[in-house]
Amino acid sequence: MNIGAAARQSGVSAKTIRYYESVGLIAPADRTAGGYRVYDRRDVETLRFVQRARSLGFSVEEVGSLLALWQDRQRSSAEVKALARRRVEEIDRKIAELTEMRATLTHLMERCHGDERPDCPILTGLAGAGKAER
Amino acid sequence: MNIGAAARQSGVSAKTIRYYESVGLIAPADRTAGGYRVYDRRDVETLRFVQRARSLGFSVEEVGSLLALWQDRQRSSAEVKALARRRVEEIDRKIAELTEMRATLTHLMERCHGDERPDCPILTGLAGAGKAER
DNA sequence: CTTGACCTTCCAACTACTGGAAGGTTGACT
DNA sequence: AGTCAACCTTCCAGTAGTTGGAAGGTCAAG
Repeated sequence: MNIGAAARQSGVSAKTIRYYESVGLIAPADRTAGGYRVYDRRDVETLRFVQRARSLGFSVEEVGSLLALWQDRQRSSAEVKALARRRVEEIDRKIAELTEMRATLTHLMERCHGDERPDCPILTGLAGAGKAER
Repeated sequence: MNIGAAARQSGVSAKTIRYYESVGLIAPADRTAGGYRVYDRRDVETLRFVQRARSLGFSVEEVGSLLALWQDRQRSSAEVKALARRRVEEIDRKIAELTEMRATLTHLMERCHGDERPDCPILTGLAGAGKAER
């Protein structure tokens, strides 16, 4: 199958498949006489694996490790679990950061009338860091 | 004061101040005879405002709007509040996304021994999307 | 043999910086 | 005056992960 079909079946765009190939995440595809890339069911499976790992927030480099681990029948599950654990920790950090941002923002918003008056504690809060002068 | 001092006082690196100037977020600084950029207390205040807005996750473009609103004594607080509200919604979306990622990942991890055995549900889960075969 | 869908490569843009090279300015100390 | 470090300048390139678009080649149907 051509790249377009592989894209449709894997959920990875053709552009992105070429990109993954160019950065070495996936092996270069075979080519037809005319130069078209050719994919089979296994390739689509790999692409799907990549797509899912990416959607879970693993970086392209981490997906590379995961892929190597996936294709290595000898690997220990400990390595994979460690990678996943690191990812979860990172997610927790991001969630904490976003939660704090959210709290600050809603705190500022609560004090803002949100009407025609120019007075706005959000702006003074941003200017003076919390001690919304008034 | 020079750019280095402004950087220290505002918490925005000299590199980043130049970048902000280059993309038009802040006005071009005055220069000394020797070509050095010169900043005063007001500039540092502006930089701090930018820094805080950025740390709350506003994009540089949004900070531009916020800055314009901040400097406009006529603006209505409604505009500012709308901007903040959009930001909170975005944060909520991101938190939801991360929370889902986290759940999927921990679900997969729970089933993984994490030892020397090659058997790893995390990988089969990534390969087959959830229905971790076995 | 033409048409249109699909494919190819390559270059550029996006976000928000950051690093580094090559070179100019300043101010203090000798 | 000379010199040195610390500072500043501009410009180019790279980061992550695509995406968009241009220019052109391939393929299958009609």
